Amino acid sequence: MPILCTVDVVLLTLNPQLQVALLPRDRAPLAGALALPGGFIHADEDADPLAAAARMLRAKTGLDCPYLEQLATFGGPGRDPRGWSISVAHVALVPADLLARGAAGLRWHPVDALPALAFDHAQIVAQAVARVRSKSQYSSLPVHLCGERFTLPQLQAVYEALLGEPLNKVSFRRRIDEMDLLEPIEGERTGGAHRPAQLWRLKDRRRGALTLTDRLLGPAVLAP
Amino acid sequence: MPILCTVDVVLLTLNPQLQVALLPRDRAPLAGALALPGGFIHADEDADPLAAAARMLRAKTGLDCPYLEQLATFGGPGRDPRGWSISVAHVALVPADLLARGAAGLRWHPVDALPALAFDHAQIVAQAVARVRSKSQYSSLPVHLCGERFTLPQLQAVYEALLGEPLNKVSFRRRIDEMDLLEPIEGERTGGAHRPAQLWRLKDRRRGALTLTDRLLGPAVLAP
DNA sequence: CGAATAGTGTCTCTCAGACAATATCGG
DNA sequence: CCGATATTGTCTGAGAGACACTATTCG
Repeated sequence: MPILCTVDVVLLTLNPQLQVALLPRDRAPLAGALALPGGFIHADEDADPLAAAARMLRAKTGLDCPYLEQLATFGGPGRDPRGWSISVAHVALVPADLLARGAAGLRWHPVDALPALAFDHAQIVAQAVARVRSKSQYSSLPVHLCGERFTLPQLQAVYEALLGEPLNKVSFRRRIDEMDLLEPIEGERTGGAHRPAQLWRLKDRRRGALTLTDRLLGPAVLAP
Repeated sequence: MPILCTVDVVLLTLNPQLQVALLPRDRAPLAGALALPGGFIHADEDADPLAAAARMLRAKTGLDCPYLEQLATFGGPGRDPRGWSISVAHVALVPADLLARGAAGLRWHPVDALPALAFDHAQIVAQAVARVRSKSQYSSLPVHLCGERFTLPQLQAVYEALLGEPLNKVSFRRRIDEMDLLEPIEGERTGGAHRPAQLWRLKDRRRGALTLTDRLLGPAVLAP
């Protein structure tokens, strides 16, 4: 009996709390149970586990992975009733404003109040959330939960939602500035009955990889 | 054709530089080539990937995993000539003074001057080293490269070897003290033609998990 | 006592966070 | 002008790192 090889994706958004995308399973085993988007690796079309996860994300959610990284691999004899199985779990982040399109059938649930999940998916979600919160302390990861353009107060609110505590405005701006991460969008500003905020976007050079700070933004959190 | 499921272990020690344990392959494919200790997951005896890695470590090196954690999973159609394969890679740390026993057939190589390796193992080693160096900045991970008992100057030298730069003695001791990680071994001290150093050991409570600092020990390094 | 290494006290300079002043919008 | 939010300047206290002093061993 060969080992079953799957990938799963913990797709997260912030709206306004951290939420995870779940899908009711449409077949046995555990038909109807809520589960992460995922499925078997296809040896004939996937170049690696990340590509398999991107394919899964596209197929099940219609989204073209904005941010996608490998999380960890879960395996064992009991997690799937069909036999010894492996799941290469991934984390994906999507800005809330992209959710309008393509979200057919997805059910979003706050990560702090999850229903029962199929297999060991609750554990996978927990580890994904811990990873995201941990990386939020020292990297630019949260920008991938903002849209293409955003203001600094918006970005700070995203960091605060992930870290679970208010941040000092001056320090936060110093950090972001030190990262040399953003560039202002000239002329564009947000409206409202008050002073509008400057809009920013990621510098081209920063699109691919995360940028790290050399000082933490918040208190230490358990790293996965 | 099912996907091949394997685990590999990047076993590292410090002696006095960071070195990785390699084994010449004893069978096809790539018989004779240097490779990481690893092998197929056995669905009938392994409880999960970590247990498979521990079994592999015991079988191929005789060591009972002192520190072992999952690193990442590598997979694709080309990395093993036998077909689409998955390797759940792990990192293990062992104090240099445990190497006397059980190291039959292991070849130790400095990680900064590796020979050609089989499969994609060079990439796996590189990622493992990056992970270890990154975690050395903000956690107690390096204590697992020391023996059961050690002095603070020894521990500082281990951190410095991993981080690649000298650390401030006063700050280093402040950090270690804040972590509430160690307890002195009363009465025992190291000898020499000079003042002997206090011996320390991990507090029981700290055996299992890593302890984190809330400030970094060195400058930021790329996190895996 | 001198050499060598271990351990500690202290000073300074940097920087994180608090506070507050200024800027810019709509009404 | 007023209310509201954005942005920036300044001050202060905590702490990291530099430096140097004390401690302890052997010869």
